[in-house]
Formats: sequence, structure tokens, C-alpha cells
Amino acid sequence: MIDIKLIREQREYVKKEMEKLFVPVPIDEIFELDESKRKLIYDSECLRNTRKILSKEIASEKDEEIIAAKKNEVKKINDLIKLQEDELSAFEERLNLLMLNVPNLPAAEVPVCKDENGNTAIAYFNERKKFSFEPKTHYYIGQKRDLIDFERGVKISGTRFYILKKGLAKLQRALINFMLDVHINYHDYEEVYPPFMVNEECLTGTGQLPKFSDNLYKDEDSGLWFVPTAEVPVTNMYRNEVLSIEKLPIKHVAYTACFRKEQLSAGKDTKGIKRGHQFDKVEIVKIATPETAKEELSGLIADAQDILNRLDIPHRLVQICTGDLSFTASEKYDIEVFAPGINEWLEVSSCSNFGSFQARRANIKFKRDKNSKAEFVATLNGSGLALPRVMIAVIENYQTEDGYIKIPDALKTYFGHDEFI
RNA sequence: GGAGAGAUGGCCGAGUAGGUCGAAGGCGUUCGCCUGCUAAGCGAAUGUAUGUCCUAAUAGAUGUACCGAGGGUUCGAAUCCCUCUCUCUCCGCCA
Repeated sequence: MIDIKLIREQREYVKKEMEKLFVPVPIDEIFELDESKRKLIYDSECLRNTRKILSKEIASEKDEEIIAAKKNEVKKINDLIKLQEDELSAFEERLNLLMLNVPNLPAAEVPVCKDENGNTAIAYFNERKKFSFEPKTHYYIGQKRDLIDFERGVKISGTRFYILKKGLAKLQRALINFMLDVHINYHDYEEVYPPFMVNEECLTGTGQLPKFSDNLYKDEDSGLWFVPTAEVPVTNMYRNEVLSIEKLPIKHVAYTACFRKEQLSAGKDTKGIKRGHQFDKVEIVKIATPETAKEELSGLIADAQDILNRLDIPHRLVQICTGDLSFTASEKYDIEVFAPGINEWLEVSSCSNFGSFQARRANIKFKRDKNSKAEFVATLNGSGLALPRVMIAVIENYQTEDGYIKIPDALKTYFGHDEFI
């Protein structure tokens, strides 16, 4: 959520910034609702004050007739208050819904463009592998070697589910541990293992709700939602808290499965394990002071990239333009790995700075010292990394001509004496 | 799942025949005093959010809301009633 004061005080500026996102945002309507709301609040507060005074007078009054008259007066006031409250809650409901659907403001340096064509690859890392044969796709190798079972995945759960088997199941497990270990041991993140199901407040806090309920799984009985990313439970650990500045930045790394409905058009990304309803991810999350957020974002990107450097996987860093920015981000960089089999660049991480956008929704604050006012923190996160696509990159970059997969040096300790899958 | 108890300010803890309670007292914290040092002692201050006025001001003045959450009764509710959530104890069940 953006600060409503910005709309109150710098409406034209906000409108101009929102135009960069190329989506309509009802700033004027919000402004007017806010004005009416505040006037109503003021009026009803005045009435409450009169009521309070009259009530006290009743308490000390002896004369029955005067008491009766005053009671009557207060009753009338109460009727008025009731009317105003009803009107007020209608305004508030509408205003709140609108505000929850207003996207974050883009950071100043984000390139302006209406769609993903404005994204720019700003740097490339690690040499592409040279093959003396035509590299195969991961799904070809997976099926041929009986390492991925697509048919039975569909049988037990439906489309876009698959089963990893034997060496690939182990590879994923090794990668999860490897990523966690690197972030814990070399990048100073604290591991947490959060719930995979969360309440509605969490998803509103990090910005998935109310706008993106279509992409989420929910258990109607309990009202709990399946997490689409560990960002949700981990950031919400601090919901409704005031943190002391010594604790910042808080750096967490978490492994979770992630669940998304991904109602994509049929036929897109259907092959292989690139996009499923359930996938594993190691997520890195930071909670920081506003002034350090930029710096923390650079660090976070480097931390995510370090995983790929250690695995020696070719990848590039892409700066996301305004039109392709996610709803909650003020600034975002994607990391894409190169998969030679399917011959595609695959997004394995999205690293975002959310500024105070999530903190305002989730009410996460910090104090600079005991006597200072609580301020909203900045939240940041990025994948570190998403498993299926790193799996694709490992399989396709490390494949041998006869369909085996060489185990990357960085993963050796997780595999004992094995050299190939 | 069954039975019982409870939820008050940074913490502990008063407050239940409804009014002067934003809430006693203690601890803690901050400032000052005092004292060879420290400790102790003395004095003062000390919730959050939001609005209005006024301002150079996050300074002041003042309003409103908040005693787990939501609703109700009443002129008036931390105090009475209802619903929900959570915590604790005992029993049951279970990885």
C-alpha cells in the first residue's frame, strides 16, 4: 500500500508516476473518498465529544426532569452518530479496497516502458557450455532415463504435476541443501522453516490479496491458503511488530514448497518441469531500514547469483521496466539461467525492493531509538533460487552425450562418490 | 475432541453491585538531585494510533478511538450480555 498522504498532498505527482506503470489507477476517486471520509470522521468525533460531556452531566445531575431531558438529547445524538457511522464504514470499505489495489510506485531509476520489451539484460555471467553434440532437453533426458514421470504425476494430481525419481529427486534435495547452506554459511542469513499454509492477513500483508486470489489455493474449511512463495510467511513473521533498529537488517532464508494455480493459456510452457502448480524454492528475505534498502537489494542479488556461480551456470541479470514490474515492487531484477536443451533463458529469481509497500500493509515498523516514532521498514526478497529451473539448467548444462548428468563440483559433498546421475 | 481457568499499558499486576479509568501500585526506562566510586535514596517524566487548530517543528494545545477481536444493552462499559480467536491446566487422540 502506498501512503495515502502522498495522494493527499502530491496528487499530480502520484498520477504521473502511476502512468509509468501503464495501468489505470483511480487516484482522483481515492482522493475524494479520503476527503469525504475525513470530514465524516471529524463530524462524528465532535458529536461523540458532546455526548461524553452530556453523559458526565447526567451522572452528577440530581433533578430527574433535567436528567430525562439530557438523556433524550443524547439519544438524538446517538441516532446521528449511527447514521454517520454507517456512511463512514461504506466510504472506508470502498477506500480500503481501492487502496489495496493500488500498485507500488516505481523507483526513479526503473526504465519506463509499457511491457517486457523494455526489460534490459544488464550483465552476463559464466561461459556458455560448448557441446560436441546436440544438447537434449531436460524432459527428453528425464523420460529416457526414467528420472521424471510426467504421466503418473498427471494420474495422481492432474496436469502440470510430475514426479521426480531416483537421481533427480536426490539432485533437487541436494540443491535445496546446497542453497540453504551457502546462504547460511557465506551470506549470513538465518534459516527459518515456516508454515506452508497461512491465514488471509498474511497474503494481504505481502500483497497477493485481494488482487491475485485467482492464482492461489485455499482450504475453504479452515480459511487457510497455500503459500505461493516463502516470502509470505517469512515477511509476515513480523506483521504488527515494532522492531528495534539493532535487529536490522533481518536476513532470513527459507525453503518451502510453493503452490500456484497458474491459469495460463493452454499450450504455453507445458513441456517439462518449467512451470507447475507445485514447486520448491529457497527464498531469501530481508527487512531493513529505508535508507539501506537499495544497498541491501544489490547484496541480495549478489547472494542469489553466488549460487549460480558456484554451480558454474551461465546466467544474466535483467532489469525489469515499469510496465513489467510486479504489483508490489518498486524495483526489480530477474536472474535468468541459460538452458541449452530447450534453448531458453529461464527466470530462476526475481529480486525486489518493496520499500514500505508491504510494511504498510503488514504493519511492520521499527524504532531508531526508544523515544523516536515508529517508522515503516523496507522489505526485500528474492528467490535463492527456484528449484525446477535450476534443475533444468543443471540437467541441460551438465548432460553428457549418452544422456547422463555430471554432478557439479559444488554438489559433490551431497552425493558421496557418485559422479554422474 | 471433552472439562475448567484466563486474555488490562515495555513487563508484573489492581480494577466486576456500569459513571470522576487512559486506567492504582510495583518493576523497568529517561532526566535531574544526592553520594569518594558503585549500589541505595530523593524528585520528576514515561502507551499507541489518528484528526483539528497553531506552528520552523516529529514542538505545543485540543478532540476521538483503543483494557484479546467483533457485535449488543445503556444517557454512559475495562466493568453487563452474545459470538469468535488465542493462551494455560487436566483428560482423550495422534506423526
